[in-house]
Amino acid sequence: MISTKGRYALRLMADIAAYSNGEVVALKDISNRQNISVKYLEQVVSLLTKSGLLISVRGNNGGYLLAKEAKDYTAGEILRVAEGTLAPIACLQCEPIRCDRVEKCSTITFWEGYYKTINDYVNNVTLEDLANEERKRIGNDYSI
Amino acid sequence: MISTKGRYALRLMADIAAYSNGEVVALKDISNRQNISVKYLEQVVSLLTKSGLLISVRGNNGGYLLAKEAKDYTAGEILRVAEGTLAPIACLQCEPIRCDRVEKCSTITFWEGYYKTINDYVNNVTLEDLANEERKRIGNDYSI
DNA sequence: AATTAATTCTAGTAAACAACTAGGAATGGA
DNA sequence: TCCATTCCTAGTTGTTTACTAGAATTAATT
Repeated sequence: MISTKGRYALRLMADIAAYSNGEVVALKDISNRQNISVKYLEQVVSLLTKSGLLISVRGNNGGYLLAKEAKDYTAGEILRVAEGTLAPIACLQCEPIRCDRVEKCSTITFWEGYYKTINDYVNNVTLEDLANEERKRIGNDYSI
Repeated sequence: MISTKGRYALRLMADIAAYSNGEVVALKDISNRQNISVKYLEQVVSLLTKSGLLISVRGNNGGYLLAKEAKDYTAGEILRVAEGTLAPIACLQCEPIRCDRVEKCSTITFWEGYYKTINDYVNNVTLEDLANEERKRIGNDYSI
């Protein structure tokens, strides 16, 4: 299963994309809207700033900004940053756990197809899509 | 990531499908071919027998048999038995972790699509496909 | 200059899970 | 009766998850 890091990262990004109008968004506000503690959001957001997906502004009235337009992010790039990898097995990671016998493994082809299927899906959903869903639900409670 | 339970279950089933000719296959032989300990295979195989995917024969010369033809299994049904679920988030399981706010969650649609994508893939690979891959590699070492 | 509200950084922690191993009981053919 | 096999219950070690806690840094506002 996808961990809370990945799920929260997606909601955090969608929240900023939906509610920032070029202005910074503070974790406190995201926390209120998304029902996730500020302390835990700090951890998630730090992955996103370190990888350049978000820009942070420190000090009073600080917060976070998208580093590019919402339509230019994919769900895949956000999830990969938060989760580390979406590969179903260690052999297929970017930094693969080396396996002497890859070329002889009867299931590797299956797993490659599985990985490709997931990537095709997540790389074709944009942050704008998620932000639109988020805007639809303004005033509602939040979850997952 | 998919755990060893799911990965080994797939290899175990593919091994039986490839090497049984209507005869039982013992864990000892699967262990030798797949480089997985008999003790751990016992645990994996017990999930598969309990759910009816395999038939076990006890006693001397015992072992395991497919319960139906290889072409009638999908990778999906094997993985679901071994892994419990392939759902990316708890809300989408068969026995969902209830979430008061599902109808208000901005990412639920995304995750439903993700889940469907995976299911479409794994439900369209048969055990026969995997067994054919396994047969191709007879005499090689095994992995994953 | 002091206050205050924000981010940043480093730890710590309790519970669950992963990936096994171990021992022994039950089964049934030779 | 022997023995190879499955079956069942536990135990173990290490990792990961999902957090919380506390203190430091930053910078706008008063």
